[in-house]
Amino acid sequence: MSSKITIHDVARQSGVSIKTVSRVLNREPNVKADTRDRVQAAVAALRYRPNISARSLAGSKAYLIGVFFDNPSPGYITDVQLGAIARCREEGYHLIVEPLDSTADNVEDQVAPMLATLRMDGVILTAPVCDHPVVLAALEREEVPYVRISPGSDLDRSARVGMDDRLAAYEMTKHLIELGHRDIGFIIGHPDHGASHLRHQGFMEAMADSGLTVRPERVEQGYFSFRSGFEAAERLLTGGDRPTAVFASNDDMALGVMAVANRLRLNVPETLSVAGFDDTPGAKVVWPQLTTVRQPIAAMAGAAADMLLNGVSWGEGELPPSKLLDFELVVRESTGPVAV
Amino acid sequence: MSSKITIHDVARQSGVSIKTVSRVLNREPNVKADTRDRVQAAVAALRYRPNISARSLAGSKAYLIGVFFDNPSPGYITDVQLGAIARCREEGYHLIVEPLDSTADNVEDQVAPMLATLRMDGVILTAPVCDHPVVLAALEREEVPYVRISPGSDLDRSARVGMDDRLAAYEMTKHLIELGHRDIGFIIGHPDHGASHLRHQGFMEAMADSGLTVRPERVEQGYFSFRSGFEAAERLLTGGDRPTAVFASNDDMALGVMAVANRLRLNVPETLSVAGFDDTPGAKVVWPQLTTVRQPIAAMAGAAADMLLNGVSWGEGELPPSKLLDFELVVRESTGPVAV
DNA sequence: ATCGTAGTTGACAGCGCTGTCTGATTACGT
DNA sequence: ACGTAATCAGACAGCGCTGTCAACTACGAT
Repeated sequence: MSSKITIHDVARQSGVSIKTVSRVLNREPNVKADTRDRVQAAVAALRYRPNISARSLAGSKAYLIGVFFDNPSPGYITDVQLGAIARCREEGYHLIVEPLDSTADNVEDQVAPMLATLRMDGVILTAPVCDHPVVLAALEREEVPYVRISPGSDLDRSARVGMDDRLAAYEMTKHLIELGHRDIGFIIGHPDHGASHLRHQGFMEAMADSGLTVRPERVEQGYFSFRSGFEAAERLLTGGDRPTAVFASNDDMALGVMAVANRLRLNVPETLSVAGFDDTPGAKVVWPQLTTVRQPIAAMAGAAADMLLNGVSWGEGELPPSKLLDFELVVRESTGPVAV
Repeated sequence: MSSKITIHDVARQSGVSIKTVSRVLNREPNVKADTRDRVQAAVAALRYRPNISARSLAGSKAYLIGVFFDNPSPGYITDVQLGAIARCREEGYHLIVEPLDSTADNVEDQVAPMLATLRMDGVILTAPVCDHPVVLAALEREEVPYVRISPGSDLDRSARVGMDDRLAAYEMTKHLIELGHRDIGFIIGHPDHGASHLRHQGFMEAMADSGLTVRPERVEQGYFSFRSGFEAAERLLTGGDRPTAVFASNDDMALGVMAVANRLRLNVPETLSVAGFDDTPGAKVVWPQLTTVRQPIAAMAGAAADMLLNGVSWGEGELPPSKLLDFELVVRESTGPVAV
């Protein structure tokens, strides 16, 4: 029944017009402190909550932020949602989640109707949809602001948040080198994720900077999945000639490497060091626990939401805003000194 | 710009009134086939999409389904979202996700404003919020229909979907008994989750039905987290006297058990069998892979969405609808015959 | 031809807000 | 005292739809 309370009730109760109530609600200027207090008291007394549909129909805001993703790592997408919600709720915004099938050929049909009906105030995109040209084009056509998290291509096309994937991979590689490793295997991430390339690049540069050469057969293509990591590790680790460490581009694949090591009775980290990337919950769930890179996922999503809520925009000829957050090397038990 | 197209444009283009367009859109009866076709052609030609705010302001539907959760296992909540979305999208509905902090003392303030502003058509609740009295009361007061997934208490208070947790635990226990285990440890799940009790119960009944007694020190309290499973397993497995198998009430805890076994150099499954529950992605990510129970999480969420979309309701004195879906015992490598 | 009935369509009034514009009040300089 | 500008408040018109109700059509039964 409290559902029936409208702005008119509040106006009557506080003896002002509905417009003034609206002003107070929206923190508009030019309301006397005294009037504002009366209205706020009435709002509290009646437990009035503005109807979001009416607001967005009449005004220019929908109070809705979208999160688009595809085939996510569950831990990743949950963190994104939590991080975004935290900011949105303060401002009375809500989160619409929309999984997309970005490999389907009807991506346009998945996105366009949704944008037109919902008229969201902004959208947060995660990989791989943040690099999907059709999605970006649809967003732009419908003039819906969006922020990409860790995009891989076309970096200056929109606002974005992320971290320095290249540097993080560089530092992880350096960590392994400092432990004495000279022969390190690397598993590349999914080719559709922009970060994959950057992490690979960081690895290669760290090796080169240390005067180490990377044999081509030490680099395997993976797809960010446990299975792909497992299979890559099988290729990397069977046969007498194997690296002393493997750096996988994400934790799921690193877990696959650990499984193969277990199966081959290679002790981690004594015989083989394993490093991952992301610090997913799974990283702490293996024994030994995984050395990895912590991505501030929730913080990145929060920053993205922030940009959207504050009306991200940039001038003609200017670069769109971008924000890089700090990562953290998390050294646990899966990496150790190379056996002598 | 396609954003500007309204129902009036469609009406003009097809030479009918906006009301008739509305009828076609909502599949209302009593529209001549010929007229319907003309309207549909115009809709397609103009790429018209009804504005959801206007619809919900004018009508009784909001085209919004909520998902409330707290402190979720990421895999679980992602599955719920995916399962619910799949059904919602067919009907033009969207998903609002709202994480709740059910341990805070302002639960009412988290829920009530949201319900009043959004006026969702229905809400899907997962554990533990599905058993939170304040949340349920708020939903009922605001007259928002809701369906609970695997509630633990007050079963006939609302529509619900779930699976037979008791039976699943019963069968898993029987599986262990058939492998020759007589001395089985059990780790109870989080006390706030209704399923915890049922799984515990199924375990106890299976043991009793097989004429086996359960020593009190073989049953440990856990909280569904890896850490709690780890700690419970330490108590269960250190000291000379230990069970030959451990059945944990969920996979995360089972993973904790595996980690302890690894650390204690107990071979799984030769020396110790480990069973989990849920079949989370993590179950396949350990070596050996976990024997567990597959919950049809996405299907349960889909069924819940279905009920909401079809207007779940029940008569006075009738029991609310409930739907139990089938589980599946997934026997992998972490359970084996007891050592002789 | 008349009536009844079901089928089909449209006019119109809101839903609960915000944006715009106009009017009333106050503050302050001369 | 008055004028002018700033400040504050309200009237009112929609936003784009759906619900209600009235009207009109077609057609078989009387």
